[in-house]
Amino acid sequence: MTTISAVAKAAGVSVSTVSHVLNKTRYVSPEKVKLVMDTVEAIGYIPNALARSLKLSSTGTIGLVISAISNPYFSDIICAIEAECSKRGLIVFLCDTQDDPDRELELVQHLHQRRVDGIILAPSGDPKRSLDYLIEADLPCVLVDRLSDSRFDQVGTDNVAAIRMLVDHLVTLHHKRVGIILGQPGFATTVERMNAFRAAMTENGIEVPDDLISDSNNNTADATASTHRLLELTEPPTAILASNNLTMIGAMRAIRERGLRVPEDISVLGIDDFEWADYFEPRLTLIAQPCDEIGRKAADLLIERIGNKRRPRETIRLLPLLRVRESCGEAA
Amino acid sequence: MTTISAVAKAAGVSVSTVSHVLNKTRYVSPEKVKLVMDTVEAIGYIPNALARSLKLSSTGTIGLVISAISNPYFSDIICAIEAECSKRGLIVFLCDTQDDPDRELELVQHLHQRRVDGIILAPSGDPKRSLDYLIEADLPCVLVDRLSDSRFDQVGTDNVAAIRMLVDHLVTLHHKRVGIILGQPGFATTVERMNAFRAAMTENGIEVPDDLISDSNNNTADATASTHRLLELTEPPTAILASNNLTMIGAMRAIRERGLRVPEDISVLGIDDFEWADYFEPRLTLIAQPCDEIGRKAADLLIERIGNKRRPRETIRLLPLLRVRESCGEAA
DNA sequence: CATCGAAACGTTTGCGCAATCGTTTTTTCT
DNA sequence: AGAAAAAACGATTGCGCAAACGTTTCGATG
Repeated sequence: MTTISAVAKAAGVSVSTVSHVLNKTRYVSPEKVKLVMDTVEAIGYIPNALARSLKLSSTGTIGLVISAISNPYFSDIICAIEAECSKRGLIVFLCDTQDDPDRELELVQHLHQRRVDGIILAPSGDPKRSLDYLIEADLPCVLVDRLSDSRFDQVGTDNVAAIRMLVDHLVTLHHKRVGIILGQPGFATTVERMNAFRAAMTENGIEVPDDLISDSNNNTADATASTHRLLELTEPPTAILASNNLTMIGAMRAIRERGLRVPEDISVLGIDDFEWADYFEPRLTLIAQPCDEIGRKAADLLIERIGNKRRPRETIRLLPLLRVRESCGEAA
Repeated sequence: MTTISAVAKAAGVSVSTVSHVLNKTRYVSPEKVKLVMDTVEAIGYIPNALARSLKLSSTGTIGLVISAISNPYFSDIICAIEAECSKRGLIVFLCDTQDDPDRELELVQHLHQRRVDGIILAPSGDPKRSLDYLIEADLPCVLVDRLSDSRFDQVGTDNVAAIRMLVDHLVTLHHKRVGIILGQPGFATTVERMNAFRAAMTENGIEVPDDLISDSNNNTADATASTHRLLELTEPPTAILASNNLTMIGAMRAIRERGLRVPEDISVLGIDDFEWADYFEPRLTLIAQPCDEIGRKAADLLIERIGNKRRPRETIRLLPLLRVRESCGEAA
């Protein structure tokens, strides 16, 4: 592997001249600049970013720690973050915690060893140890999606607004018995959406019996079971609200298994838009989370914090969009 | 930031003892081991992986250069690669070329500067410069999805088999006029699938007129237009084969815009399975690519190659799965 | 034509670590 | 008891780089 001193020797100049030419950190005469550049080209020199980072104690890297990268919602966020970071000359370490708090802590520590400039974290269900570590290490960090700790910058969807949009839509269509299929246990989003649901229904003068609120669901299979349970009630709901994309898949499965038609027999709506939702039946009425903006804002905030560790914390709640399609009809 | 010599000083031992304790690279007496470990804990020492990598000239990182991470197909592959690498103690730099060859080259060079141990690349439409660079730099690399260069290890779907499965299915259902909506121009997969389609049809004694083969399509909008064109033919196809997930969305859009029913008015099938395909209408008959296995194999191969740069190249074609659902019916 | 200052470049250090080379202490064997 | 071998650890170097510090050269000025 060629080094800066190999270039210096070949060009007959000092290492500092080469360094300064490459980094444009001080004036060097045009002839020497050309000489150095030609030599770099000739011997195929590629700077060693490790040595550079060691010296500068800054790596130009950030860690992206996601609780489940297979989830399309996170894919969109990852995509936006990568794009934004790339634009700023940063490069991203991608890690998947699989929602395991132990793994999460390990990954955070690992990234710290690698001296990332900062971390964007979608916290697991029990992120306390990781978060404490990040604070302790004074490592710049912004939380996305599941906002649970005011010691950090945070970016996510305004879940209260999202649920309210859905409930308003339901109310407009005269639904009074609405079942909600909740997401994973422990997640801030799950709790937020449940509470927002209760609150929004109450605001509209509708009582929510406990049996219309499912248990939390770890996966689509759980969500299917939960949906079946709601549909078996003596007085079943006229509409089902799936609180994320996984639960929606699960709910649709249950509905299909029972041979129910949407929206004729039951209305369905939920959170997390799908790209194909316009072209397949039932055409789902969904909340589209602003993934792009979440990703961009998260990267922005992180870069700000890296630049100034003592700036005040920010929590940003972005407004989602309700895409009304056809899966939620008038209540019977 | 604490260093190894700070630990040494605090513990009253030499830096080499600390290093050897941490890396278990030579015998150290149990008392000193405990002393060192306690001190590490006490002062909160975190090894600097940059310095370590600089010394060892190996980083434990790989670059994952994908042409479009927003594509769910690639999401699945990314997920599998991350999982496999994580299992092996490697960490992944994720980059998106956005199918831009210039960007692709830049990213490859950037990763080289960062001294990644190797790269997994989903090549853009015109990857020559990047590939030449990788060869020149002697950087371990495996290609995924678009296999186009025998100088590298490669892993992808057996597209010939995939198309043959679809064509066999079509033939069984007596389709003779089948239109194909092709993917992006320049991609190896696009060419492979087109040729395989021609070959498989011919094998079945079916002639394929040129007007049933769409132009290549850069995005869903293009695919929609192409589908409209096929459907406007004086003798339109009885079935549409969408050669990937993007073109499928585009094709379904066109079909919906014309008010056609699937499969009653037209049959549809294609490549790239969707998680929700079982629960929405029309239930698409699709080829499921073995994304998991592709990701795992790619990581495997890369690790092998990193271990031994002179081992023979391998090209692995993995068999996909046909999921027969209901979108492809009997020909009229 | 000395002097001074700026222009242009070179020498060297230290970032944090692994590991080579070396030293000291203890044990073993005759 | 003395020598040799083994056990346990320490001093130092070099990985490749940025930049602080130092040196040389040369033109301008009084």
